[in-house]
Parts: sequence; structure tokens; C-alpha cells
Amino acid sequence: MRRGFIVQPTYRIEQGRAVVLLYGVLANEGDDSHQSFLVRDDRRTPNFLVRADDAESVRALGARVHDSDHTTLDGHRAARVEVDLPGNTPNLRDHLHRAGLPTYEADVRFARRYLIDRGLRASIVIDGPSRPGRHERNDRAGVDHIFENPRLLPGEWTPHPRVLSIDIETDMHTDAVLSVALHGCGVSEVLVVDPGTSPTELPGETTVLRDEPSLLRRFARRVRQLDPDLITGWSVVDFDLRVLIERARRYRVRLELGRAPGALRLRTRGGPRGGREALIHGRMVVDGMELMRSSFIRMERWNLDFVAQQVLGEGKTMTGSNRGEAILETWRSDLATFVDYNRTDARLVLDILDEQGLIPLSVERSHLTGLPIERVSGAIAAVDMLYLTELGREKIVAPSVAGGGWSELEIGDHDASGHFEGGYVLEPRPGLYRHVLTFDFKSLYPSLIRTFHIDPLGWVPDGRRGDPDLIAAPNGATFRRHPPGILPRLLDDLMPRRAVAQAAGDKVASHAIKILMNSFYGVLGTSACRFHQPAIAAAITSFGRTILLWTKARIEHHGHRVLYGDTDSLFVLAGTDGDGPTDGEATRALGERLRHDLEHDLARYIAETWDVESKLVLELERLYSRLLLLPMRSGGGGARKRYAGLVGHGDDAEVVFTGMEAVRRDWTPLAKDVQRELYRRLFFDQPVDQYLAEIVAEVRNGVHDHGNTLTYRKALRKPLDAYTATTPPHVAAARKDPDKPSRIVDYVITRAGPEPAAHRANPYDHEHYVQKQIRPVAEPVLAVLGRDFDRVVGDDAQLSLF
DNA sequence: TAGCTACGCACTTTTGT
DNA sequence: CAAAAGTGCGTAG
Repeated sequence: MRRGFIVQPTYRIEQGRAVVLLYGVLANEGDDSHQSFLVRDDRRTPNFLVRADDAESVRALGARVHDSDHTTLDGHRAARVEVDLPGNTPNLRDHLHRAGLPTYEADVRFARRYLIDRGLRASIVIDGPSRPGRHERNDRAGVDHIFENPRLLPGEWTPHPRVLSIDIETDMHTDAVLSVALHGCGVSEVLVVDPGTSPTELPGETTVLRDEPSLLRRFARRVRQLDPDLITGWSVVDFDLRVLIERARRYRVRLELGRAPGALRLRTRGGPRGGREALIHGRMVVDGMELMRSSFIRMERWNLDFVAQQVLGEGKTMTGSNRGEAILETWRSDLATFVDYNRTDARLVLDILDEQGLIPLSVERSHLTGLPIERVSGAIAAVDMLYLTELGREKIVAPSVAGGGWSELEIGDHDASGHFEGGYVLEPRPGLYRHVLTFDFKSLYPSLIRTFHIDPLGWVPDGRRGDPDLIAAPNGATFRRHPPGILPRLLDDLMPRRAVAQAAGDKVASHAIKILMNSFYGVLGTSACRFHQPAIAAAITSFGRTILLWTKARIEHHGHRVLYGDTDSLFVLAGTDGDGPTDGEATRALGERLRHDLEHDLARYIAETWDVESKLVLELERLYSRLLLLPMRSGGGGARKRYAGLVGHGDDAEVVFTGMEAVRRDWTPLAKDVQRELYRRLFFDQPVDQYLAEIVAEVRNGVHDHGNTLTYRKALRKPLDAYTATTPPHVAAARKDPDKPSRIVDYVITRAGPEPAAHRANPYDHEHYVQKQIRPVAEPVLAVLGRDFDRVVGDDAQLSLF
């Protein structure tokens, strides 16, 4: 028995038969290292299901149909359709759909199906004999162990994968690869084409190759020798690997990078993202940028230099607009500098991923779901892996996506497009407060699913509200009381595991579990998911609204003012007024007491109303010593989702912004800086007038014309020529850009309108910045202080009358 | 090889007189 | 010409 972790589940056709291939790594007992393996399994025939009642119709279309002991999620007896090859499924499935015959799980890919049916995720135990899988060449191509049709069991081991970061340098038009850097797997080396100039002193781990084909061949060999599990880089698929493939094709060099024979290939990914993915036998390719994005890390810009600067405080060794030329020049004249530049780029990517802990996070997410590391960001696929496994254990099959059946059941309180009501946002009471407590429900939606047995399987579409065997949601949807359902069971398992991880200080596991738990609700609301059912998603949010409003009323019953709340949170005025050093403690004590009482009262209310045990946990989240709830810019009342507050004491005191300009990408650094400074002064009771007058004067005098202080930054979310309804400023600027505009537009406002920041042709419109950037962030503060913007900055016309 | 809804605000374009 | 409606983006949760 060996402990293993699947890196890449796939299959291939051998002699007309589909063979499942699981590439992965085996634990070496006793140390932290691992070897590679390949599990081969040819015992399974590709299949999917239809309704037993449709079996004859399906047979009439030429398909092989067998009896099955499964039933469908929408309550029909099922029959099994077998096909020779996995690739035959889509055509047959679509054909059946066109004939009005619903199918079940006909869109679950073959290798994934294999894992689901066996209850496997990424971590496995392999029981069976193996043979060595190395090729005779001495470059370590192949795998260490091959298992034929072994017995596989779920495991618990997670590896530290071998990660290799690669980066290429090319000439200006990317029609020659000059060098490749490989960083990771214990090396940091550069392969470089001989520039033909006099040799310079070269740093270690540099190999000079005669020409480009030699470079390509050596690169492939080094990858095989270093034998990484994961290959990464910055835009590694869309740039580095794409260029390498083009050049290899040009020279007829086979780029064999994998653990089995076969050249590196790129494939266009389906779906709206549309990007490419790289296929290498036995290894995963994950772009560093995508890894960050899929882990919900936010960056203002996504070029490597900027991200490295933000994350590591270190940038590329060469920057600037003429970088391409400079790089080419150093290759010719200063090879040591060139090599260092290339090596640094490869290293930065790995250092960024290390710093953010993204590899362990992705491995943990893969461990939880069984999805390969490059797919762990897919919420629908994750829920499929977990839910279909459990459903299969109960001999129930789920519908194919858009395959009829279940989706026909769609009923309830949503409109035709499947939209449904979300979280409740309380009307804020705008103003400046002292001592405000915030409470929030921990993992509200997962907790509601557990408490009220919300589940696709347990859902009773035509249930009666008064039925004692059912739990009725406020939106009218009903769920079976017993058994509690699969979703609640999965969450009952994950929730305590997260608590254990948290207690053990395992932030990675805790984070991975949190992400997974939160995906369960979301997928119910999208028709791309086979479990799409607006009535069920709406049941969750309806419970959320009910619970939030009940809790608000309860707080008011205790005699406290609720100032605001959003979905799962409530802001409560503590009423322990004053400024003394003990106020914080008194407020916290009140908060703890209130938290306990509310949670207890709520549990009783839930038990009395629905006869279930509450799984809801209320947390005392924060204590604001000062809090400003903002009024709406236009119209009366308070603005939802916008507030600023002071947290912490003494030297640790900190102003935090929510939803305001200071935390938005599309406001200029000028506005954000001014906002931060004004709120600091407001909360620390310092004057603002002089500061404001000075900064306005400076802007008008052009003091801030240099740098990026006046630069707006806004994304184009569709192609430039798709903006037909209106022409927003960032689109106008992008259209003036002589270069191909990037997705994120940097632009400024000049006296001739918006212009790209890098190609400004006209003078700044200083007055625009005063009126449209400084004024809007200053006015809420000035309103609190009873001041007027024009008076403060000296623009008041009346002054001239005196 | 596609998680969700609610919201504010700037700006443009259309509408109502 | 002012108000209303619509577009577009980024954010909270």
C-alpha cells in the first residue's frame, strides 16, 4: 500500500479502449520527498444514464442501454447507456436532448467520473503491485512506478509538490527565443543562445547554447530531468509556452516535457474565459497570475513588476517603456546582466507564490475536492465532485446541465431569467458615532443550510407549508426534515474540520474549507450548475433575511439602537458614551454579553418556530471607537455599503474604510490620499481647513502634475468597439491610445477631455480634479464639521463683496 | 473546463416640457 | 434645459 496524491487525472485510448490515467506523486515513507506514479485502469466502460421509460426510444437511436438500480434526482427509474469511447458521449447526449430525452450525468468527464464513483479525491492509497516506469534514456522521462488496475482508497496525505517556474526572453517581435530561465526543483539556471559576441564573465548555473534549436532541445531535457509536478510562470501558457511551441514547430523540434511520450500541446479552454491551457503528460501547468486571481487576491495591476513590488517589495531588474530594446541590447553586449534579468523573473514568480502560500492553498483545495490544481477555482466542478459522490452512494443520479429533467421543475419565487432575492441591507442611519459594536453571523449561508436542511435532494417542490415532516422556508420552499440531506451533511463535516484547522493554526486548510463552503450556495443560483434551482437558493437568502431582521428586532428589544446591517451583520450603538480609557472595555463587555444573549435567544426562536437545532454562530466582530455612516451623495438618507471607522487604541488606532473611494481602484491617488488624511484628522479631532485649502491650491498650481497622482484607472470589461450605448471617459481615453490599450486603462482628464496617461497631449484640467476628486471626498467630512467646501478652499464668491 | 445578489456613484443619453 | 433613465464599474457581503 502506498500513499499518493493525484496531480493529473486523465485518460487515453489504447486499442480502441479508454484507459484511465492518474498521474501523481507517492509519499516516501520516512522523509519529505516523493516519487512519481501512474495508475492505469481499463476496467471501466464510459456510460451515462437516461430514464428507464425512455430506454426503448434511446435504443431506437442506436445506443446500448442496460438496466440500472439507480433513480434520478427528479424521481424516475434510470437506465444506463454505454458508449465505446468517452468522446462518443457528447454527440449522443446532444442528440438525445434534441429528441426531448433527458440525460443524467452525461456531461461528467471520464476521469472525473472514475474518481466520483470510487469516492476518491486527490489523496489516495494505492493497493497493488507496481512496475518501474522509467525510460531507458538517462534523462528521467517517465514515472517511477506504474500500477495496473490497482485497488484505490481515499487517503489523507498531501505533498509539497515540486514546482518549476519558467520564463523566456525573446527578441522584440517574439520571433526568436534568446534564453529560458528555470527556477525551482533545487536549481536556478538559465539556458541562453550564444550572442556571438566576445564571452563575458557569466554567473553560475548558466549554459550557453549554440543556437535556438539547441536551446529548445536542452530546455525540454532539463524539464524532464528536474521532473516537476507543477510548472508555473507569469502568463506562462499564453506567452512562454505558446512562443516555445511556435519556435519548436519552426525548427521541427519535439518539445517533450512530460512523464510520458508526447509533445507539449496548447488547447483553447471552453467557456467565457476563453484562455488557453497547456497539456503535458503527468504535470500540471498553472499560471501564477491565475493562481493569485483564483485565490481572490486583488491587485491594482497585474504585470509581474508591479505584483512583485507589492508582494515582495522587489521588482524586475530592468523596467521602463524601452525594456524590450534594452533586453536585446544586454543580450548582445552584457550577457551577465541579461542572464540575471531572466533568472530574476522566473524566481520572482515562485517567490510571490511562496509569500502568498498559494501552492499549499491550491494543494489543499485539490485535496478537499479532488479537482486537479489548475481547476480548483471552479465552484461548480467542486460541488459536483463532492455532491455527485454522495448522491451516487444513495444510488441517485443528477441531471446533465441543461439536459432536461430537474431544470423543468424550476418553480418558485424567481422571475423567468432565474434571478432571485439576495441578502437584506438595512437602511443606515447616517452620522458620526462613538462606540459602535458590529456583530456578524459566522458563515451565515452554510449555517442556514445546516440548520434548515436545505438541499437539492431534500427539496420537496410541491410541499405543503404546514406539513410536520417538512421544514418551510420563508420563501415557501419546503425541505424534508429527515434525512437532513446531502448538503447539510457535507457542511456538517466541513464546519468542524475548519474549526480544528483554525485551532491548530492551519490557516491554509481553514481558508480552503471556507472557500469551499461558500461555493455551495452560489452554484445553486447559476444555470451552469446541474443543481441549479432558484427556489432553493432563494430559500437560503430568505432565511438569511428573516434571521437578520429577527436579530435586529431582538437587539432593539434589549434597548439598543441598530444603526446599520448588511446580509449577515448588524451595527449596534453601545451607548457607553464618553472618551475615557475604560470605555473600550465597557463596550466590549456589553458586546460579549449581548452576543451570548442574542445567540441563545435566536436558538430558542428557531427551535420554537421550525423545530430544528440552530447551527448559527454570532460573532462580536469589531468595536469602532468612532464610526461615520455616510449620507448618500444625492438624495436623502444614508448610503448602504459605505462607512469609515476608527478601530484599535493608542498607537494601534487605525482608520478603516469600507466601500469608499479610498478602497476603490477607479479613483485617483489624489482623491484616496485626501480622503485618508481627512478622515484621520476627523477621527483624531484635528483641523482640516488648512490642509484642504493647501492641497486644492497645490493641485491648481500643478504641483501634483507629475507621477500618477492624477491618474484614473478603470477596466475595459468588453472589447473597445462594443461600447455603443455610451462613451465613458476611460473608453474615450482608450480610443486615443496609439498603443493597443490594455484591459486596465490608465487615463487623465485634460482640457481636451480624457487622454491615456502615457500619451497625454494637453494640459491637465486642474479644476476637474478639484471639483470631481477632492470635493466629493471632502464634503461628507466638512458636513460633519459644519463647514462648506467653497468657503474652506477660498472659492466663496461672497468674500469678494466685503 | 460558467458561484450568487445588492448597491452607490459618475457619467452619458434620452425624455419631458 | 433640467430631470429621468440607462450604462458601466467596482465594491460589500
